[in-house]
Amino acid sequence: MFSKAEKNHQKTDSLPRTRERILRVAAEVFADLGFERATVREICSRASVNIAAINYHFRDKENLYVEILQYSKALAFEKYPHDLGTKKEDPPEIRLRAFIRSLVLRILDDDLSSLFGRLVSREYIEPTGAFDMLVEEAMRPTFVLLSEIIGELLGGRASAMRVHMCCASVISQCLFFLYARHALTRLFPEQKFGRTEMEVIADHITGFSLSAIKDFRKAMKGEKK
Amino acid sequence: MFSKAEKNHQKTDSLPRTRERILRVAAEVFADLGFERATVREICSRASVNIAAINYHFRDKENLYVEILQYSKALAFEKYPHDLGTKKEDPPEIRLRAFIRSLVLRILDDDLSSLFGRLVSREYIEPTGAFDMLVEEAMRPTFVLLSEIIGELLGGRASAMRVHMCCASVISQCLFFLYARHALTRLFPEQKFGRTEMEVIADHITGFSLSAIKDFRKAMKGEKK
DNA sequence: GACAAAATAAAACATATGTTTTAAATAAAT
DNA sequence: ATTTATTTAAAACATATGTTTTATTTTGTC
Repeated sequence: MFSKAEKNHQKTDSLPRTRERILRVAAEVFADLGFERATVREICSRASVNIAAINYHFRDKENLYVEILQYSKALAFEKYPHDLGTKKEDPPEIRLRAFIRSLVLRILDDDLSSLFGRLVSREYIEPTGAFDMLVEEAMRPTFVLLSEIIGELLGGRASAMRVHMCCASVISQCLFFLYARHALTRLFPEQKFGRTEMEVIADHITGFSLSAIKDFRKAMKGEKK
Repeated sequence: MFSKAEKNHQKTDSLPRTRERILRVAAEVFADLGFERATVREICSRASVNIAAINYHFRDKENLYVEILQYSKALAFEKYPHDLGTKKEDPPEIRLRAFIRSLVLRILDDDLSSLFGRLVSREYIEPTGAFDMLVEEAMRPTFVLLSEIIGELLGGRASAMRVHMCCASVISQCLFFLYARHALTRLFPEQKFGRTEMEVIADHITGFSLSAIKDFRKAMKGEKK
């Protein structure tokens, strides 16, 4: 974990190196508390490391945060790539389903890769200096890919605006469970978000969206012919 | 503005009272920067008021924040009530459209009532002590009302889960433009969010959702008969 | 106009936080 | 084994921030 490990001289004994302990702990703390409320003292304390260690190994708090954000992004997309088990030649319905499943799992998955979702959800509302990187390296490619799929589903004569709005509808339904997770756990305390629920959610979003998109296509045919 | 004004003795000259100046300025600062990053010094400075004024008039920073949040909630729902110009007897399609329009406008409207949207968007991600109040007084009633409308649209035999998920789909599409507004302005810098665009958005969400919901209803009929 | 209450101002307080400095310990290299 | 570079530790620094205290001014009332 955390690629720069090889730069550090490896100790022979069992304890992981200071730099790595900081990364592991800081990722959790940033995800839990956000950049502002996460303090270097809290991180160092939890990692059993001296206060000065963050500045020594990562220059400053912000640099540590950026490194964690980039790492978690790579990890999340590695585990859940956009095309999750589909080929370019597959029909757009199949690719849409894969896109939605991938996005939902990438965001809600409960192991390490959920770091990305929790960190990004804060960036959406309170962007830091790393936000532009996220926009260009994560959000724009996602949007472009979805536009292609939905463009195919709508057929050639659909306006760019229609494609655009349908993309927003699909993505919004997926991100909702990230954005509104605190509200949802308070509104429906009994509701769980395990693996089964994620699949149900992905199925619903796919069905809901395909119905709407195909209806738009039908309506266009009706008025043009 | 800011109802407690009558409690204070009104000055005869032109300058608004200190308490009111703080409320006006603090609302903007909290909406712009969030609770953490908004400092009492910044607020007092912008309001041309002494540092101690916030503690004198509002006890502490948090109490000031809660007062602003509640005020902005009342203002937003007063201007855009859920049933926005419809009656209980209207057909569910009409009531759904009104619900969506109302939610979109309440969130994106550009005057004072946009305060509510900007404040709430932060609460979603980083809940403060006022979050439970928001859940019970704003979110749950919203969800219940939408459930009734969608329950009618789906027909009596729809499962509670189906209704539930369709509610999530509708609400998520509306909140998206709040949640993702920073991302959207960076992805599509030319895109504006004026009054016309809001109406287009509301129309799209209504059409998209009605298509999907009616398709679900049709599918149920097909399998039950 | 005198007096009491309320509001404002200035300064100090107490604490939290990111960072730097300086010294000690540890590992690597010669 | 000695030396050098790297890492860790302890303390101090510098600053920002919410709050309180104390004094002064303003306002309302008799």
